[in-house]
Amino acid sequence: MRFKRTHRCGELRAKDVGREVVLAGWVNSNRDHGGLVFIDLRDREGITQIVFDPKINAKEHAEAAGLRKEFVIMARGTVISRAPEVVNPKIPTGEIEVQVSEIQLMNTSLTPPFELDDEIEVSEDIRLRYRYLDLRRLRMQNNLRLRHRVAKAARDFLDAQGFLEIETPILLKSTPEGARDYVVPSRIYAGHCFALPQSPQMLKQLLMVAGCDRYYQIARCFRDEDLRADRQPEFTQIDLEMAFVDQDDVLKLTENMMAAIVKVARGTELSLPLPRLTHAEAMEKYGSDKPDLRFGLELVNVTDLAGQAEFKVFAEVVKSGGLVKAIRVPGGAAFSRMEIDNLIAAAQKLGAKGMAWFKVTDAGLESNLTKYFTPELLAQIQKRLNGVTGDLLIFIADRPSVTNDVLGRLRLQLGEKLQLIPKDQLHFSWIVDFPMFKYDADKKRWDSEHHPFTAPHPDDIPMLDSEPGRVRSQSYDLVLNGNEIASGSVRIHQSELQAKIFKMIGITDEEATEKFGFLLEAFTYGAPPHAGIAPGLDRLVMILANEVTIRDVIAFPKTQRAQDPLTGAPGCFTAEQLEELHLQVVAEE
RNA sequence: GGGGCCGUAGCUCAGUUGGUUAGAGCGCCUGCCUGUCACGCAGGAGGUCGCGAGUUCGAGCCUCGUCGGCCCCGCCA
Repeated sequence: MRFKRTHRCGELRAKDVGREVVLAGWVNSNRDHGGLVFIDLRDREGITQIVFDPKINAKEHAEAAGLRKEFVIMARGTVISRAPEVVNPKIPTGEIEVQVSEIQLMNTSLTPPFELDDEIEVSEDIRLRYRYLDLRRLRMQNNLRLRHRVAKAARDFLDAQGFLEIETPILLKSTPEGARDYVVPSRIYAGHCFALPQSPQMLKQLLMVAGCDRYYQIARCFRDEDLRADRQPEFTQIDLEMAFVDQDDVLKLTENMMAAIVKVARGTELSLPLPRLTHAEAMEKYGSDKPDLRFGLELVNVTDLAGQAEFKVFAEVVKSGGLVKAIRVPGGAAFSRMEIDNLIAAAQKLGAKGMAWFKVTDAGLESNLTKYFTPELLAQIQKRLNGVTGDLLIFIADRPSVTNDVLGRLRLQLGEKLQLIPKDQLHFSWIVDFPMFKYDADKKRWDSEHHPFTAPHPDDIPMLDSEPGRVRSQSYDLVLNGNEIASGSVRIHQSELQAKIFKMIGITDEEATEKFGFLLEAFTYGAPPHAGIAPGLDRLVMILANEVTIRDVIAFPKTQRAQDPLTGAPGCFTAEQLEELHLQVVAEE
């Protein structure tokens, strides 16, 4: 290289006028006026206009005319101020430009398959196939930078709190339960495989037994399950674990870390402590264990009133132990018949049999169902829901789980439809006191709601045998704008209790010994009480970046079918590779 | 495994009831242009309408299948 870069393209200002500088970057655009040639030179830090004047340097001017988009050049020149009428207020460097005396073409470029400097949305498969071009775009550069700053804020915070960053293996042993594993066959041991970690859960618990006291890791996790906008086969957690703490300590620490992250990402202060809801409260008011609290539209239980109506649907649901809940939709009385029908169709698609509704008018509640209700009952329902003229009241009656789920999802759809969601707001909240177990109807046994190392709530231990469904666990989720962005728990640190929990969820002694005997054994050598949490970095950054998919905050993500269009992964193995790994491919039907 | 939306020029899209030669904007190429910054002006090139069958005198448009992308359900301790 003939030149040494002296400045970045976002750096020069009016105070630099007169300096001799060298810039390097990509040609963002070339405006050839026949006489003057203007090139916007772009690098990671911004754009600087460089200008070629034939009167000053005819040779460089002629060469500049041939520079195409995405050519890579270095340019030496002098910073000059622009006349007031040609200042570009849209860019930070707009008061100056660089009068070029010499350029060097470092590389040419084909015309990119899509425009990089445009706001046009480009289809995602093309972006992913040329991800190295996609990432040149300002939006993606900003996302990568934000991700870096969030990760650094987490590291700085945890370091200051006495945490050690410790790496754990990627090649692990498969454990039962949980998600499907990504698997790496062993060459040395025929028929044996490593599993990639779904999370470093057991390893961080071993680190607690090892006396590390406070551990964290920006940990890659792998789960071979179907993808979503917020789910990739490999994703990243800010995984942490602490010894000699209780749930409250973990919550407080995590809140402070989130405050540090928000400060760095948004420059705003997060008001602490964050609100806490019990799982039961969240289900009752929002029908979800990850409620979006940026808007109201709370669910209201009207089972007792519904049970008094002549309306068969309600009566039968109530009689069979079901749940009738309602949402007051402000202004919803203005919905057209078709809009209401669409709501009903949405409810049915979500699993409800139907949806009842009333419009609130000056004369009281109106709908085709009022004949089944006494005027007093209608008045009580309106009062319970605080219905005022112009509202629409919608009702779902079903098994409790269906009622909550459907109405919770309708709530989100209505929040969106009525534009009740302040998009730039960050609303964090804790969900605590999750149930310890969920009943698996297929396997006819209890299963862990969180994971099998989660400690039960001390008050509920006596109910473990008698009423497992009522046992709460010491687990907690952090929810941000309706997304689960962290999940954790106080762990069991006594092997007797751990063994009991395993037994309850159908893991036999043999299995327990075979699959994680090492952990149980470790607990017999002085395991300290410990607890932890693992915020999902991708989701957190996604929300902070106002993106709707984590793919936009991951440099090289996979498509929904878990492929990488850029590298072509996953690929076939050669016969030699397969043989070495003791593998045979069974042809698909 | 299931439901939905989409696939037309390099990109983003339009394309009427099935009817002659499939269009626009941007990009690209050529020429002109000394203050542009979404430069401008003139001209030009560029199409396996995802793919394969079928219906039809005739298919970008209808039917079936298939491939791919996205969203969702299941799944994700």
